[in-house]
Amino acid sequence: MKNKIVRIKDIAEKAKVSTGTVDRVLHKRGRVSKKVEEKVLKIIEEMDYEPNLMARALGSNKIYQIAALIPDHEIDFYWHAPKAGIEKAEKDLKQYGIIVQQYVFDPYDVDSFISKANKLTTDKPDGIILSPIFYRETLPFFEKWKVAEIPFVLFNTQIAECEPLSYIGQDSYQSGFLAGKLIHYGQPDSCSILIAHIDEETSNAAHLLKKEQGFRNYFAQNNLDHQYKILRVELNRSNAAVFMKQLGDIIDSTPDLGSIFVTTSKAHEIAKYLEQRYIKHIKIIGYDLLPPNLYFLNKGTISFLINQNPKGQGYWGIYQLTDSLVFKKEVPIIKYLPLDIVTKENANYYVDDEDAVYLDI
Amino acid sequence: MKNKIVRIKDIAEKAKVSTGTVDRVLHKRGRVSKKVEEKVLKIIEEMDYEPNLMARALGSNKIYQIAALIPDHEIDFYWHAPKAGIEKAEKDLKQYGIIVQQYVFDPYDVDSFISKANKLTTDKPDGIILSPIFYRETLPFFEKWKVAEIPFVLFNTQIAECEPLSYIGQDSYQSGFLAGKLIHYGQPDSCSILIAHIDEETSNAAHLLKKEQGFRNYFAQNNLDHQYKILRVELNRSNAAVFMKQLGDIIDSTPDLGSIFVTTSKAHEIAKYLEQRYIKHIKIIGYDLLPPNLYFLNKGTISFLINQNPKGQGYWGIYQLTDSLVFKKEVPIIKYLPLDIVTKENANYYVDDEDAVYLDI
DNA sequence: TAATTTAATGTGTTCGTAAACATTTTGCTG
DNA sequence: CAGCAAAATGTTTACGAACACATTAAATTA
Repeated sequence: MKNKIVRIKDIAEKAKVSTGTVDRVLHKRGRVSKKVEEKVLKIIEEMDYEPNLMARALGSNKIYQIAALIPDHEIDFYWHAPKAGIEKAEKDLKQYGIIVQQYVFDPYDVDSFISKANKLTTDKPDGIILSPIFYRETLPFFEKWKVAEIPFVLFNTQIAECEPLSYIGQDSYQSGFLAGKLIHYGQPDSCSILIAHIDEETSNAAHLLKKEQGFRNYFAQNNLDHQYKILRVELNRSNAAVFMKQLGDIIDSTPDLGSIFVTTSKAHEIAKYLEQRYIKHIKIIGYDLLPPNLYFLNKGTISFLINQNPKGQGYWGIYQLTDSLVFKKEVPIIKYLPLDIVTKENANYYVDDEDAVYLDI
Repeated sequence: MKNKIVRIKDIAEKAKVSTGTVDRVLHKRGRVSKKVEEKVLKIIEEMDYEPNLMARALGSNKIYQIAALIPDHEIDFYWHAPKAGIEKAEKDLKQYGIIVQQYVFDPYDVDSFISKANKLTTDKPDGIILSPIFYRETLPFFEKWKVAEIPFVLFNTQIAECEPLSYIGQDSYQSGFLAGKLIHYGQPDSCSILIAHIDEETSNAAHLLKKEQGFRNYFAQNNLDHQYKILRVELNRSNAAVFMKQLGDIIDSTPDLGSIFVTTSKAHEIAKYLEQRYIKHIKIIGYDLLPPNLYFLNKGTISFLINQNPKGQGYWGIYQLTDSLVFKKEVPIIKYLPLDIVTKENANYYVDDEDAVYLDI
């Protein structure tokens, strides 16, 4: 078993050409006769050549500008984690010539998004990572980037038809389905269940609807429809009084309410409300390990959180772009991160740690 | 903000010495006057020099032999996953000059272990990864390796006092604690619960006892002792008839048995038994995503599996050794992998897939 | 103080690849 | 078939660090 590492030079020797020719074949730079190209390709195949990524990155010695188009974490704290992931990746990958430029927009202001997206586009980066939270407004940019041949990676929100280099995030439908299971498991007896969409317009946020659909389908597929009554509500904290009243009305008018499934990262708002009213029998399941959510998780007010791994999403986005740009690797078009079930007893393994290390197998 | 990457050459210029001198300072090779050394160190600090790991690995061009001392997966399928992780890591890290030599022993035969460990030791590898399932018999080897200055990494089974380069695995106590929570959550009413240790001597497997302790402490700390009656049993499949009889006796004599917590990867044995007897109301929680476990998880016979991520353990072990040997990075002494809660609805994100992606925070 | 050892520092080559540059071969036109 | 452009192929250097080797300066000895 010869384990010797095959180099370009070895291929060149075997093909009786120079390393330059092999290089041209490898990179499809042309200027190689068809006959020679075929021969070299065949030998590359035969010898099972694998490029030395270190030498490649070292030799090419390029700087890759990656643009990150992300919502302002000071406006919505949820975006703090992706930002942290992006920055961690930038730090880890700096040595490969990766530099990330952040374009931060207001997640509640479409114009801000468009403005930043325009600026980004004129800056002509080598790659783009973004969370396309404004569906309609993002589409024309996808076209521009495709024309300019700038690869882009989506995270958090999936838009299948835009043909990104990669999408990184969760399967919203399946996460709703999972939430159904968790509620059913902890609530074997007949009761009412509330789906709460908080602070987001479901009409403009397809992923929330997918979660709801998955959730409902869990009960439907398991023939539990007769056992549970599923309610839904859309709440908005912009008016605190209305928020409280709406929630209170539902709770008061639904005495057998057993669980609440919060489709956004705002489960802590429900938890706060229930605590204030000393309601203890209603179970909450929500998303994301934000500090206020973790607080109520540790108190037991929230039973489970499904981790969307937002930091990992940011990290992986940059990582995939690097794999593609620097190492010319193929990257998976869809990269679903696991649906981590987080509860008080295992939370500390998932919470964001400065020294977090990411690893890909 | 100058983002230029600092090279040894830059340091040398600033310090008005040659790159060789800087190199000697960086590697503490001596032969440098104290005055110069201090100056160079100061400049390294000032300029925030970070070595280019690719250039380093490329330049040194060393082959690192890593020895993996692992149980035979054909005897216990559990070890298939760590082996796969090790092999995946070897493939990924081959380009950094990592070669892994496997020393496979019979997990039920101490002599086999000793023999392979001896062979390994005489081969003088540059690093070692092992799962020290035989506590007493491993201790003298730790001493030998320490004398020979060969770093070793433990996985799966932790031995704190041997001072390994790193331990990779789970917090057994906490995983038992988590199992307690999962059972409690799904079984709010008073009932009996069985802890089942299958196919392993608890006297020789401290981690199983830790799991049991964590499990019991969950109920104790939450003042649930009066509500649940916790039983325990040690079963062994070596005699199938005895196994069935023991299990049957417990089930028959405990009409209010609500859940079974299996501390090993053999939950499927319990599931098989319950199915044969058409018992559906007893919930099972176990460990590890082995095919038979997944089979019963998907059928709903097993409620949850706690994933020990054995493939990740193998992968990480090699990875940590590489970080230490090739890149001279500091590696964490203890690396606890997350306690993944796996159920039918999220299992496919955790099962071993050739292109599996591991992500650690 | 010249000779010689030893400490201190400098220089050049190497790793595998990329890419600029240099040379040779081919094909075509007049 | 000379002349020349274009295509094909070969050669060299650079990337950043490691390390062997070469050189210089300082210290010691005769």
